[in-house]
Amino acid sequence: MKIRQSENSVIISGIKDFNPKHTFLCGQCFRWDEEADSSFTGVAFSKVVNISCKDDEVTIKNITLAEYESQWKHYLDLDTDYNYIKSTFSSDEHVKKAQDFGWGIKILNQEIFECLISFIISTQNAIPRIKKIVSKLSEMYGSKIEYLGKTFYAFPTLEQLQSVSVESLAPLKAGYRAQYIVDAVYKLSSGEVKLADISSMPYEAAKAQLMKIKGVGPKVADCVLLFSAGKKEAFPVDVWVKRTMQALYLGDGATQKQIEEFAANHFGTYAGVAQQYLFYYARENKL
DNA sequence: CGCCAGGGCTAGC
DNA sequence: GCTAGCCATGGC
Repeated sequence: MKIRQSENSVIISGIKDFNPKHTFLCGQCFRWDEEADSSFTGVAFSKVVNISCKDDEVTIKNITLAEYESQWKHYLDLDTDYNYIKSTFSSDEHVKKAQDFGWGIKILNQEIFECLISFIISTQNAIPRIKKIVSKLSEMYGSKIEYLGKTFYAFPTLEQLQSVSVESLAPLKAGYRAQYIVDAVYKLSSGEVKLADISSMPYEAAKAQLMKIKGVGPKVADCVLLFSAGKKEAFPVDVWVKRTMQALYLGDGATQKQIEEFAANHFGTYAGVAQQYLFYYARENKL
């Protein structure tokens, strides 16, 4: 990989296995939108950024080289060898087919507070509506950012959500999830749950910590661990993955717990990456 | 009207 | 430990 700065952009060449469309539309994040030119604009680290890709060259607009090194390289998981990860699934025909379809997916390392609240909102919900609610929450409580004449909002910090109540969240129309957001803010503010420790904790202990928050069960916890804490062994089982795993491997009766155990044994250390290929393939093809 | 969406909580075994 | 019924909201 070669990295250079050009005005307010960072350009990385020699990148293999990165496809912005598959990465940003595969369901792991809710704040990236595709532009007319097929680039993606999103907000993270309190900045509006535009990412485009041509052949093996990725352009990230509106960041400095220092910000790339300290934040975006890790955010985009560019320091991980996906060829090696894929090689660990090479004996599995189903994953092979799904990864050929969703090639270039990177498992993002998102900001954990945003990821937690977003996936609390995601429960029993549809992706377009999750995006709407997360966007509205940012507009109501997050900091305003101007970029190229347009207004964006950063995802609110814990401090900015300090005053939320079920009543104040009513405009979100998040339904029964509003009380879970309030509980998360309360437990994080009191220190009962500490997000700063999650990524350095062992998988099981980290999962138990997150599940102390109301509205965070095994699936939401796994999403947070996989998409913002670098736990690639996490294997979130939602309705799509459950159907897929039942159809391909385990049969109709398989429970969530059985699927999680099978995934850990069958896919191993990088089960979460296989999960994302399978989820994206199933959802895009309406299986 | 129905069913479904990146599930989780609670009550009752 | 497990399952059944319930939960807001909106799209189809």
